[in-house]
Amino acid sequence: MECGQVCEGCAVRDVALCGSLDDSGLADLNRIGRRRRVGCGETIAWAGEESRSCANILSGLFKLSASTADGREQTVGLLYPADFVGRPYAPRTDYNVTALSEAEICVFPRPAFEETLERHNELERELLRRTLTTLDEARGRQLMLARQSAEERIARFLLDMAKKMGGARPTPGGPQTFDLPLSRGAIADVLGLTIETVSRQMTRLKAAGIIALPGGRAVTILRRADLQGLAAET
Amino acid sequence: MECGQVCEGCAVRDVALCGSLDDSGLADLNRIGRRRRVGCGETIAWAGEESRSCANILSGLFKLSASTADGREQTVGLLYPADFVGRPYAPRTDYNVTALSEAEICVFPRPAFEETLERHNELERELLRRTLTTLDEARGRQLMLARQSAEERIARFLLDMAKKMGGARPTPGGPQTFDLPLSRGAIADVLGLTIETVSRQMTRLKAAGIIALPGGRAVTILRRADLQGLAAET
DNA sequence: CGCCCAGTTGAACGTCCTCAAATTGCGTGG
DNA sequence: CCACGCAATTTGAGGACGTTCAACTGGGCG
Repeated sequence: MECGQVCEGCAVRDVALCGSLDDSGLADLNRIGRRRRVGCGETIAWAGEESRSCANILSGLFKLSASTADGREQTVGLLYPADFVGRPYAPRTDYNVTALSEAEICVFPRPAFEETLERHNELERELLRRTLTTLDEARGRQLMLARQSAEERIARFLLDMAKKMGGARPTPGGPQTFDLPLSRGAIADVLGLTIETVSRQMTRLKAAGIIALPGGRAVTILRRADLQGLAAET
Repeated sequence: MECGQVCEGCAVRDVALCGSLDDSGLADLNRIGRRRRVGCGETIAWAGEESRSCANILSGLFKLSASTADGREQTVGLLYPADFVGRPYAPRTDYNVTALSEAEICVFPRPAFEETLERHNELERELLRRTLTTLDEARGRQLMLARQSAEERIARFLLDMAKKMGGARPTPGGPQTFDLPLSRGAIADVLGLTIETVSRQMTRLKAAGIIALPGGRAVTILRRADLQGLAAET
């Protein structure tokens, strides 16, 4: 038993940040980490509060959101299993972290995590790599939010989700069906639109025969090429 | 002479990334870095191209921009003296880097810079810290681009610029005058608006007696409190 | 002196938002 | 099993904000 009870049977052991560590490093992390279940809708960190802990996501989906003083809200990032959450090296967080589904996370107290970061160079390097990638994503979303139409945003979002979710695909290249892990409201928050606009655009895509909406949160991509045409980006 | 000809008399020696290094580390960086003048409007990195080098900005202002296939453009970050530019650990850049003024930079070949990063842990840690801060900024801009009105964006932008630029301030707390280092077009690119909207909003602020526009790119903030009221954010 | 470019101003339009109502989906309890 | 109630979603009508297109202004420089 090389890595103790927390890492034991961890679903994201190799793909998460920890994947960069050798056994001794893993033992270090294992010492300070502990698993926690998070209920759907539960917020695990609040903007403006002290940055008390960091975590790896084991399962479930989270949103990272910011809001204006008068309550307008924007999701500035989605977090999937194996993603890292938290803000090392800063006393406070600027964003809320909220579960969009039932979830499980592996939590580390921030000071202890920072010490581990300092002790294990490979962990720090991996965090740097991930942060740079996340920064690229955040910048890509700036382009979307500033310059793309509602139709383009929805098309891109559906394609992104299709990739993330996998889902049923009877014949390769054929129609793909999957469940959106977000409500219409959550989608609107991500895309910088309103619920109504999201709904209308989905309806339009359905009317155009590009997608089908079999019910619930399910989506079927019928004509992927057309959807990609609408999403046309960089 | 502890750090050779490049770092010699470097204006940002202590505030840039390099500030984290001791003399031996600095000697390492000095070996691979070289200074370069950049003309106003010159683009030093192109989206989609190979990520060949990284750099520290010694003087001048740069924009980091992304664009859609059909030419809509968005500035996703502004880079000031002492800021780091480049994308270590990735084969290509996703963004253009363009000088908005005459500038000078200290360039490192990317592979050599990455090696230095690996050899000097403190450099890597400082880059991580900076990247995390930049990520926070990028997320803040997402909120702005998605949810703030043109008026709010302009107000916030003017306040941010006033802080960055310093500028003349006859009496403490009194009116502050400074030159915007960006054209109206560049401002529009940053704020996700059009030139016309930027111009109209500036005119409105002037008409309201909140700012004055003494000519050229100069701006005077007459009633800071009111401007802050309009900018109301997180 | 006149050109040229940045900036300003004006008018019309379109996209997306707001507010409101109708509809659907789903869990609960009768 | 069906009725009910709540929440999520869809649909509709109207309006606001920012864009688009176009004309005009002013300052710098040949």
